[in-house]
Amino acid sequence: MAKSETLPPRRAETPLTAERLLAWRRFIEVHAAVFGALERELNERCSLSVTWYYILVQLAQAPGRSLRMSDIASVLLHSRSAVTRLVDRLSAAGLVARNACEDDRRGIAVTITPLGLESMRAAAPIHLRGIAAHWANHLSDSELEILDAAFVRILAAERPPRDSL
Amino acid sequence: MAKSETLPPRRAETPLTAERLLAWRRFIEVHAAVFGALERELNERCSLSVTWYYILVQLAQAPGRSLRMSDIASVLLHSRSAVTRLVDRLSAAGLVARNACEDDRRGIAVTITPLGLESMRAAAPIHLRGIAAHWANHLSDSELEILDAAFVRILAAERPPRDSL
DNA sequence: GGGCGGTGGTTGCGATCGCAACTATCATGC
DNA sequence: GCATGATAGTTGCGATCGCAACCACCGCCC
Repeated sequence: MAKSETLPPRRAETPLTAERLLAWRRFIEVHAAVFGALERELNERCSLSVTWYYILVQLAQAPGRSLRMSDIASVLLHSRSAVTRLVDRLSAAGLVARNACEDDRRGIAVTITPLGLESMRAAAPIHLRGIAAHWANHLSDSELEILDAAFVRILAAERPPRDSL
Repeated sequence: MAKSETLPPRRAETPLTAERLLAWRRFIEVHAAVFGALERELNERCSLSVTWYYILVQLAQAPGRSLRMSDIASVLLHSRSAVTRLVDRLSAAGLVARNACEDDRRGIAVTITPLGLESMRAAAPIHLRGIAAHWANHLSDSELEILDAAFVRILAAERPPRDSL
């Protein structure tokens, strides 16, 4: 931070070059563009947001087709309060149901309903195709490998504990 | 673009493998983790959101330190209504000011104030260092080159017209 | 030179988020 | 058993977004 007074500012621990900054900027733009496109597709064709879809997928894959609120929060990378409202809306739409937790009376077991399963299955091909069309199809196998390896490294540095799925 | 009508949809252009899907998932996670970290840093140390900071940067670089509302919207990748509220809050905080546009009475020229400039300058090193620490420093030059090239390609496909900065 | 489609900005509305405070329950230790 | 600290969820609050409807103004055309 405070540069030692005699040394030229040349080599601060941050040699963030213009190219590197620009690459970050582009990363943001790609995220916005691709995620936005996926969101719009799913909205228009399935009346589902990506977040809703993703919760449904997680529930469908979970043992007993059911997860605790906190589990959802950690998988979704959202706060617990966000999950509370999200599940409020999802259950109002009939896609999930809240059930008491047998072994922990504090807990809520969120279960996907048949309607939820149906919606998820209808949305899946659209969403997967969207990911391919807007993203994966633009990347070669080797690019994807490099990219994914880099992402794993960044995630490991950023989030020491978590690494699931 | 319009597919020739006689071809069967049989082998939709999408062999989205599990690895590719996982890479997309990781892309999302990296974005959330890194962007979240940058957001928290800037919030805590400068009382500025990344969006606010980014608007200030754009204004400071603009000729006359001023931009039209729509210009901000297109640079920010946000809707016009979002920009309206954003500028409401920014000007309530004294960081920008709305001025009439000389040559177009519909327009609003948003100008950065001295306080805005000061805030931006205080935030810049923190934000840039954050980008380096949480992101760029994890990537080698060659990785960044590959990654950026791929991003450019995706953006070009996704947004035919826009490509500035 | 008046009409008309297009652009610039705002506003109402509903969806979404995180933080902090709160309630209920669990788990542990004495 | 009961106090005490941790954990699970919810709720109040303020910030944020996009869409659609709206108003004002511009540019153009006849």
